[in-house]
Amino acid sequence: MGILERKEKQKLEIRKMILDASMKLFMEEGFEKVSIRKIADLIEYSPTTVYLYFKDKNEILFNLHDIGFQKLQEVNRNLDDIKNPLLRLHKMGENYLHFGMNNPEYYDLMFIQKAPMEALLDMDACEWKNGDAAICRLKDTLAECMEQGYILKGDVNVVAMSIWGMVHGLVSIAIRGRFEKLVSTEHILPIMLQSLNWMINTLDVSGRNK
Amino acid sequence: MGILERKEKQKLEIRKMILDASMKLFMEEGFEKVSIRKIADLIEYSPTTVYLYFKDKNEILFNLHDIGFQKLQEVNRNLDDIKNPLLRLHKMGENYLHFGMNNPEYYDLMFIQKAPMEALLDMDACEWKNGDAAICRLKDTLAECMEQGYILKGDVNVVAMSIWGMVHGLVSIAIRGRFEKLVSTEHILPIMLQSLNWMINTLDVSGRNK
DNA sequence: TTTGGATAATTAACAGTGTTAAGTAAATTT
DNA sequence: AAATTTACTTAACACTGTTAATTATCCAAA
Repeated sequence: MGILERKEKQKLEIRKMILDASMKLFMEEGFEKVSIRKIADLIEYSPTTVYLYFKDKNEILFNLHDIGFQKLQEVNRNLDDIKNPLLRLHKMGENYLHFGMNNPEYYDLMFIQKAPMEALLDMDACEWKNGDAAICRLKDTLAECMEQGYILKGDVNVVAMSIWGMVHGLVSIAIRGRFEKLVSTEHILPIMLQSLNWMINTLDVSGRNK
Repeated sequence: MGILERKEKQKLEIRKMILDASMKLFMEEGFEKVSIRKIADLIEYSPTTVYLYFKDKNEILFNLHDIGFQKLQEVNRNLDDIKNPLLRLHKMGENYLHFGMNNPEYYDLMFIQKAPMEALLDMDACEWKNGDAAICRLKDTLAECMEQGYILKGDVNVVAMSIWGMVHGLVSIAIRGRFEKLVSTEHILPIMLQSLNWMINTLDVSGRNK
């Protein structure tokens, strides 16, 4: 059935067109300016056509949120050749902070906006694959740190939440404009990196009792 | 001029009516459902009347954000009789986590939504009084901790950002639905409290080298 | 007391939003 | 060639924040 095949390809093509248009709007005008009508304008279809390919706007935003996670993973490729787990943890944190500050729109969608999570609820899949995978990578590194005596042994889940909490907290304070009122703009990223630095040093027990 | 006085009182009264109606909607239907038209319906005025008392919606949300900070300060009154600064720091963190989880709508407005900060930009006042005051209270306690040897001496600003970052991170992860997909609902608050606990223990150097 | 001016509140409208029901055009199957 | 399915569009609903123009109300001076 070559015809059905071609038809499905066409369907996927339009789906891609919609996502590309969404991403274009998203990058150029920011998350808030992405609307079904503007997407439709860009792909030169009527607004209702979009609904033939996506359940609702949340589903589109969920797909953009996916792309964000891909970008973050790309950034994290520089971790592969870091053998020392504590150093890797530090670099992982730095990557996270830089990613958030350099891609505030994506970060917003990945970790702040409710829309993508609501899409997840509507889909049958009751797991957040992307988030879960990211946390797992953090936990693995933490477990290594504990094994090798860099960090006091303890509940990996708890420590992971503390660290993710901290870096996420810093980024979301910054991109939601709470930082500008307390620190001058050029000092924001430096103080975030210093905070991470302090955290890693406080964690590190490898130099104690020597 | 008793008439002018009465007029101004009336103005303030309607202002209060608008804020009360906003708060009612805010509490009962959530932040997203607060609209100028619904506020107008509640106070039985036309929607445009609202604009005679507030510049725009952001300004209304800014006032609600203010109320949130008052509530947080009320919660924090149980800190007054805690002499030990590290214990006070711990309790302060617990208060913060509980406040966020118990008042997600207020928390959202205080620390996540952009609207109140945009209102602040439009107002001449270029400082975030509420946020600044809250951070100062944290910094003071941290300084005390350092003086009394509970925490290693260092840049108070950096440590404050780390800790605020962590608790804010945890709360915002939770109320923006990123936690539910990773941990079962009943374990969310406990793991947050454990994370804080771990943080405080990691900070505490008072038991070392004795 | 009547008139003029300031003040307060309203109506109507603009320009948008997500979403759905109903109708039309095109392609495919019978 | 006719019937049916698929793809897409038009029109509409029910909202949103916000502004310009208009009407109603109140108060002070003539």
